[in-house]
Amino acid sequence: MVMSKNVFGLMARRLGGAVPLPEADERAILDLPLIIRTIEASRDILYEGGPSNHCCVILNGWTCCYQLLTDGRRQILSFHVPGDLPDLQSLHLPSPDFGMATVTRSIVAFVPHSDLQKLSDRYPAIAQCFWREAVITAATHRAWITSLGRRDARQKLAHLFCELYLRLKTVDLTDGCSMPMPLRQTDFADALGLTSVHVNRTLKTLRDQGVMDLYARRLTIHDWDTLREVADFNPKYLHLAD
Amino acid sequence: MVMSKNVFGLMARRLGGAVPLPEADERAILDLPLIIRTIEASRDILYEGGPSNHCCVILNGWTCCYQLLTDGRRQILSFHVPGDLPDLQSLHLPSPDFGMATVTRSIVAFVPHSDLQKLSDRYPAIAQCFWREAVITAATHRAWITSLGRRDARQKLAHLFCELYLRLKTVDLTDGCSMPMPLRQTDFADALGLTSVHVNRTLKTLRDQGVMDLYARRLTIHDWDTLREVADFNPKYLHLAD
DNA sequence: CGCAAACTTGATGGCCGTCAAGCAAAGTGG
DNA sequence: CCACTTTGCTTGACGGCCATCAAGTTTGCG
Repeated sequence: MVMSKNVFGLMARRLGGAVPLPEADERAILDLPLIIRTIEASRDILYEGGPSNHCCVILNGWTCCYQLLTDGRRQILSFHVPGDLPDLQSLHLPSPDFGMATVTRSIVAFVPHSDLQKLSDRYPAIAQCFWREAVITAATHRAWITSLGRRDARQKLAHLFCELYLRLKTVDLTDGCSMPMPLRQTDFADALGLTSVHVNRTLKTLRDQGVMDLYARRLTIHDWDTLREVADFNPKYLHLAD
Repeated sequence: MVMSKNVFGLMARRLGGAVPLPEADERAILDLPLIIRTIEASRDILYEGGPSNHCCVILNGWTCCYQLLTDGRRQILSFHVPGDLPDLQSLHLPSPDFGMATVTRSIVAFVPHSDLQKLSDRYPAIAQCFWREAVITAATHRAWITSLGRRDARQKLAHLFCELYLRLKTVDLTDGCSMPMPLRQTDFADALGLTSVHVNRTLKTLRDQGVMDLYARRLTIHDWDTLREVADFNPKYLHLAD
C-alpha cells in the first residue's frame, strides 16, 4: 500500500493550506484507516439523500458533484481533482444534498466518518482545517453563483477554464499551458447552465480567436491574459497555497 | 442593554441547530463582548477584499451579500434576516470574497474575531457549530447554483420566495401566509441573474395566476403548493430546526 | 409639494434553447 | 481486423426567453 502515504501527504498538505499542520496531527492523519477503490468513469459515488458514512479523498481522476431537478435536468455544482476532499460536509449533514459521480475512471480513498470525527475531536488544529475547507468550498460556490448569474456563455467557459487550470497546477497536473480535460461538452453545459449545442458553438469561437484549444482530451491555453480578462477572473477565492 | 440576552439567545439557538448547546457553552456565548449598531438601508457593512476583524449577527432588518463584476454588474449571493451570522467565514479568510450591505435599516451586533476564536478554541462544541454553519452556507449556495443554472425566471422567483418564507418562519417573522418583503425588483434581479424589467413581468404573471401577491412591501403566498411545485422546492438544504 | 426612486408597460433584438441531421471517434463482438 | 453500436462532436434552421431601450406612472420621503 505504497499509495497510502501519498494520500495523506496530499490530505495533510491540502488541509494545512498555507500553514503546515503540527507533526502530531500529521501523524494522526497518517494513521487513519482507509479503503482505496478504483471506480470506472460515469459511476455514482454518493447519492443525494442517501446515507453516507464515509468521506472521500480523490487520489486520481476527476469527479463532479451535482443536483438533479425532478424533470431530470442536471446541474453540476463542482468538479474535483486529485487532492480534493469533496464531501467533508457529510460529517455534519447526515444525508448529502447532492450526488457525486466520477467523470473519468478514478482512484478514491474512503475514510469512515467515525474516525474523522475522532480526529477532529482530538486535534483542534485539524478541526479548524475541516472548518476552513468548508469555508473555501462556500467561496468557490459563490464564484460559480456569480458566473451563472451574470456572465454569458463565453465568459462562463473562460472562467471555468481559469479555475480548473489553476487548481490542476497546484497539484502539478498541468504541462506548461496545457492540461488534461476529460470533461465532455455536456458536462460543461450542465456546469454552466447552458446546452451542449451552445457550448459547442462557443468553444468554436474561443478556438477560432486563438484563445485556447480543446483537442484529444487536452485543453491548451494559448492566451492566458485574454482568457483571464474575458472571464474577469480573480483567483483569490480558490485560496491556493501557491 | 436588554437586547444582548436576546442576541445570544438567537445566536445560541441558531448555532445549536437541532441539538441545544451545553449550558457552559451557552454561558460563554452570553459573555461575548459585542458592539450593537443601527445601520441605515443600503449601506455597506463589509467590503470585498477589505480587512475584517469582526463577525456580525443580524438582529433586525435584512442584509445581502454580493459580488461585483469589473463592469459594475452585481450578483447577490444570499439574503440575511434576523438570527443569521452571515460572515463567520471571515474568521478563516482574512479578507472576504464578497461585500455585504443592508437592504433595510438594520440592527447588527459585531463580535471581535479574537473573542470568537478564543470561544471556538475553548469550547469544541461551539467550534463544531461554527463548522456546521459553514457547511449549511455551502448547501444554500448549492441550491442557488441549481436555481441560477437550470430554472427559468418564474421558477427562480418561486424558489427564492419558498426559501425566504421558511427562513423567516423559523424566526417567527411571518404572519400566516404573508411576510415582510423589503427587496426591490432590482434586488430580485441581481439575485436571480435577471433584469428588473423581466422580474417585473414575471411577478405579474405569478400575481395574475393567483399564486402570490407582492404589495406594500409584503409578500402574501396564496397558493403554497403551486409555488412549491413551480419551484421544485425541497427545504432540506436549509437544515432548519423544525 | 416636489423630487427621486421604484414600478410598469411597450417595442425590438439577441443570446441561447430546441429540433434535427450528419459525422467522427471509440468501444464491442464476431 | 472489420461490421456494428454507442457516444460525442458539429452544424443549420428556427423560435422563445429574456435583455435592452425608452417612456410614462406610482410611491415614498424630505
